[in-house]
Amino acid sequence: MQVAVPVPLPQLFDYLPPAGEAPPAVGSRVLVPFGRRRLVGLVVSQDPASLEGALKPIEDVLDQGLLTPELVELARWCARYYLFPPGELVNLLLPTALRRSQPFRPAAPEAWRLTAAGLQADLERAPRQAELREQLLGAPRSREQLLEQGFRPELIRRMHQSGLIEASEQQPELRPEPGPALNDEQREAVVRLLAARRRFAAFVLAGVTGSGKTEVYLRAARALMGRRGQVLVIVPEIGLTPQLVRRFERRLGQRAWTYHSDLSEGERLACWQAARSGRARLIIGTRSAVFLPLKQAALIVVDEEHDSSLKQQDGARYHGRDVAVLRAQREQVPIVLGSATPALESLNNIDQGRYRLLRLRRRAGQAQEPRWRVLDQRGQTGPLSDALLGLIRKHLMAGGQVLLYRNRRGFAPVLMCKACGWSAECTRCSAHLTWHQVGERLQCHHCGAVQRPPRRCPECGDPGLVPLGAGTERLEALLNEQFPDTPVHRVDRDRLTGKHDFETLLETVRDGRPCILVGTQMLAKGHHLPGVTLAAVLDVDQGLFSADFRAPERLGQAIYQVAGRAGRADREGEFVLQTHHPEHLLLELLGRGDYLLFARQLLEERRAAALPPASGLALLRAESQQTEPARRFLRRAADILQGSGLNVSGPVPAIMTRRAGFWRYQLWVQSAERARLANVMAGQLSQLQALPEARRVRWHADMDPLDF
DNA sequence: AGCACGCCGACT
DNA sequence: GTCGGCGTGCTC
Repeated sequence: MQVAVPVPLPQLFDYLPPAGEAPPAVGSRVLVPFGRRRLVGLVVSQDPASLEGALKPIEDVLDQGLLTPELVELARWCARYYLFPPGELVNLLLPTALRRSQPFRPAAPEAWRLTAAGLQADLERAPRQAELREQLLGAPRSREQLLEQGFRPELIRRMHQSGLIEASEQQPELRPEPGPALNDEQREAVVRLLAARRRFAAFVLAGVTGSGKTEVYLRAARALMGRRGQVLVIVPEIGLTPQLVRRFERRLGQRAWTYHSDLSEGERLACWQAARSGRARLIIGTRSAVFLPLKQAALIVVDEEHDSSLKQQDGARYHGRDVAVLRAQREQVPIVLGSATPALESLNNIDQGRYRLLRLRRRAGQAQEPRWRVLDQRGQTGPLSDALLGLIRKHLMAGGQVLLYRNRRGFAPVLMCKACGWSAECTRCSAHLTWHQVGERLQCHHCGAVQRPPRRCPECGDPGLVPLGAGTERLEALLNEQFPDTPVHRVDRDRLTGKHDFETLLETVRDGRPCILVGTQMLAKGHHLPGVTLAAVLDVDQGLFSADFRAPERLGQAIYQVAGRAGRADREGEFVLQTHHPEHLLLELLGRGDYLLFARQLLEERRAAALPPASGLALLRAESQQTEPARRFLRRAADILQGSGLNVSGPVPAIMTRRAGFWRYQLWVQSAERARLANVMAGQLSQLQALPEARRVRWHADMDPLDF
């Protein structure tokens, strides 16, 4: 029988059933001998061994039939399509706690209630126990609630042992709160979602910021979850805010279980078990949650479906959104992909008739669309044009808040010698070092290297080293100079280290007093900032002229995200783009205020150029400390892949050619048909693995790559 | 990835 | 004379 073993090899391994026992079912967790080691693996098929020779028997069946064959099948499909080693199945399907060889620990009871003995017991000399009893008098309490109130697990255990309390099946029911009335568009969306009850259908919910997408999820979830059904919500890493979680919890009257990498091993296991048993009715997690076992799925939601953090960038390189769609298909439940700026992939799927489009064009409540304006930066000296400074002043005077988006940390992206043109570069990456005035250091944003700035130019000895361009740090300084009486808050990962800092800052900003926010991505994504009346994107131009064919799409998404921050309150907002190319066609399109219109244009261009999503693309990446090993490997790989009928180009250098001391090259492998591409590639992977050149490089394949 | 085997350099 | 460097090979 075939077992997935957690090693990075492109194959499964054959074993005999344990001595004298029947073969364990697919989805069983087993302990197998592997070389000199013993590893936890997953039974993936009961097929008789295809391999001749001496097979070893499975040493121990840790959990018989732990996972359903359907879930194992889905993960196998992913391994084949996304070209990752089948051994990764173990990591995808089992929480870390179950990757060790201990037996499966049944979940701790979720809720507790008082026993008759507990009710009568004399607890005068046990004040904490008495307090706990007090809590349980009316109704059962969840373990979590008790822990939150400061009762220690030990205390609970002791009271359980002495028979004062017992596990309660019944979860403490929260009363679902009613929501606001829906507008026509929202109601229409909900009706169409509900029509897909208990069968598969994929919807793209394209709703401008503030149009109430979440409200649509909530209504659909509430109606579809019924008595036993489970709702799975997938969010990008940053999307997992406590506000969102609490909102789902309140409105659905169900505890929201979260699943993400910040959880401890034990918490992840608890959520995994609750999902498997069906106790968890509402699960909100990052992409890894698409592989949670579910007793009875009812609905899957992917929020911010365009977000690139839904694609895993190492190990098993799968796309959380796309796997979620497959999962929905196999579970026979509807799925909603929500975004203000849907991915071109999703729009293409609408055109192909695979997904259905639900649109929310209007902002809910009184909020209005912001006015758009393109500011010509030509002939301006500083990073903030006079016109923009004027606008900022106007909005502050009117009592508004201002948000400036600049996706660059630090003071200046380049430190340059005035005399000879030398600039500070990273010794290990093909990138400039960023000048950080705070801490007076030069830093590489790609490998993290930090150094002191030289006093004089290392090339010509001139002392005139000048910072070029402006990052958030410099903007903050400039704004403080221009607006000395207004607080300026910088929002980037240098300033806000813990995410607690950020929450505190957001609280301060929400009091509504005039202020200026300058920041990176952190600032753009989905935070509710009702006081902002002016939002601006300062660095449009680099998105217009990039080597990455996805750059315009990303730019458009960033712009709409930022525009969405302006004018959420009942006053009219303004949105500004600063550019040296005001006449650029893309900006003109963006300025019409309809993202889908812009996206359609990009999609046409992709089709004309036979780029994804109009064609299938896989990358074969390789890196090595000298250029030759990587290139040599890729040349050999190109021969093999070409030989099997694929359209191959390269090796070409990656956009960031050198990173952390490694030279990076890649092969573009394309085919009009994604399925064929995946099939042929999967079939050739072990050939590539066997190449002697493969051993001298770090390499991997990436299906549907997002970065180049 | 791990883990072993194997064959060459500076050390108790 | 050994400890250990990482090249090479293998894992059902």
